[in-house]
Formats: sequence, structure tokens, C-alpha cells
Amino acid sequence: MFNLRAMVGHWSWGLVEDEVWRKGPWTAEEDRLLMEYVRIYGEGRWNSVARLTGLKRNGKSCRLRWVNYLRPDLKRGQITPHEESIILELHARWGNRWSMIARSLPGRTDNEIKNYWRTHFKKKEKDSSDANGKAKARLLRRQQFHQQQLQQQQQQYNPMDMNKIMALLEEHDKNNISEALSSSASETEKRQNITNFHSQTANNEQSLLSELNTNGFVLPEMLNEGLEVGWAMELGGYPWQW
DNA sequence: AAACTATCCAACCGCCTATAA
DNA sequence: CTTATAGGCGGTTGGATAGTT
Repeated sequence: MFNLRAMVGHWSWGLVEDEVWRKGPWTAEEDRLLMEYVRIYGEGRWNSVARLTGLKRNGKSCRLRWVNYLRPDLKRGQITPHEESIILELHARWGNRWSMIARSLPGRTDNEIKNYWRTHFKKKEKDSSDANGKAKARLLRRQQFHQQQLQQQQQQYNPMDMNKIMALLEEHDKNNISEALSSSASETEKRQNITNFHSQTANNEQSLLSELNTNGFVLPEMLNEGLEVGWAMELGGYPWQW
């Protein structure tokens, strides 16, 4: 799969001031040193690794190697269909927030999920991204405008309004996601539906924001977190996350 | 069999943020 | 309060491998 010996020669040594850092693929011996470090000192303080183990790697490189490859709780092997559907759902909701998505997939790294999504779904998304991008930009400008308004109105905030907004937004997401994931659909159809959902999100949110504005609502920043929880719970939830 | 293409994935980079000094 | 540093994150690169023409 990965021929370290063949590759090592192709990589240079990084020069950082008077210290020379190794770069490129890790050797078994380097892995051993890093694992020994974590066993003794625990995770963190990655810049100490070189000093305490003699490893010629900078802190960033050590952290990355540990997080993405050496951590004992990593799940090896292919992404399962269930994991894939979670990735699609969460990406449709959150976009490229890989670390956040990874938190819902125990044993999977943000890097792994990012790589998976890019190779499997990036192309499909691109088709709709041009039109979608413009819609999102408009939405962003509008949200920034709302944010300014919010700063002026924050003191007058009514908790009852919050509940109404939450209910409205949750209903909005539930309808769209459950439609995309309708149980009668095949896996291919589900995938397509999720992609469609992603494409429609900007438009839907625009109309939703208009609806809220009409009712005199202004969305606070903190609402996002609450919605994430509510949305996942509506879908049956992911117990390891909550 | 060779050339080409797609996919996989480790590892890098630059930027940002939180925290310590 | 300011500056330096470490850690975290998303984007990108590039070699290996598998599949196709």
C-alpha cells in the first residue's frame, strides 16, 4: 500500500533556523519514539517531543502523526454506508467543518472524512456550487446585516421569541432532511436527495430568513449550537455525541 | 502490455485562535 | 495590554495503487 522505503529518499529535510526537521513519511522507528513519548508524557506539548525523544520532527508534525495515524482509538478500514450517510447529512448541514463532523464519527479523523468526501462527493457538489455560491454570499451579507441589527436590539431580547424561532427553524430543517432521507428511497436516491438538499439550502434559508424578518425576528449567533443539537435529535440522534 | 485516469490517503502549508509570559 | 508560542483547522499536494481503455 504505502512503500515508505521507496519514498523516503524523495523527501527533503526542512530547515528551521539552526534546527533541521525531518519531513515526509514517518518511519517505524519514528512512530515508536512518538508512541513512547505519548505513553510517558501523554498527549500535548508536542514541541517537547523532539527534545525529549531525539525525534527530528517539529511539534505540528508529531501532533498530526498521532492524531491521524497512531492514536489507539482510531477505527481502521473503509467508511461504512452508515458512516457515509452521517457524513453527507452533517456536511449538508455544516459544510466543510470536518473536525465537527469527525466528532460524530468515533474513530474517524477529520482528515479521513475530508479525504473521503473530496474523492466521493466533491464533483457532484461542484455542478450546483456556482449558483449555490452566489445564493450563499447573499445570505451571508444578509446575516451580517442582521448581526448589526442584533447588536442594537440584543437588550430587548424576549425569550418567548427565541422559542418561536427555534421551533420554526427546527421544523424547517426536519422537513427538508426527512424528505431527503425518506425511507422508501434507495441509497443512490438518498445520496442525490442529500446533494439536492445541499443545493437548496441557501434558497430555503433565504426564504426562511425573510419569513422570520417579516415576523420581526433577528437571529442571534448562539442559535446555531442549539439547532445542531435539535436537528440531530430529530433524526434519531447519535448517542455517542450527546 | 502500456498508457491513461481515478481514487486513496499521508503529510504538508498557511491561517486563525487561545493561552502563557 | 502586547507579544510569542502551541495547537487546531481547512485546503492542498503528490506518490501509490487500482481500474479502464
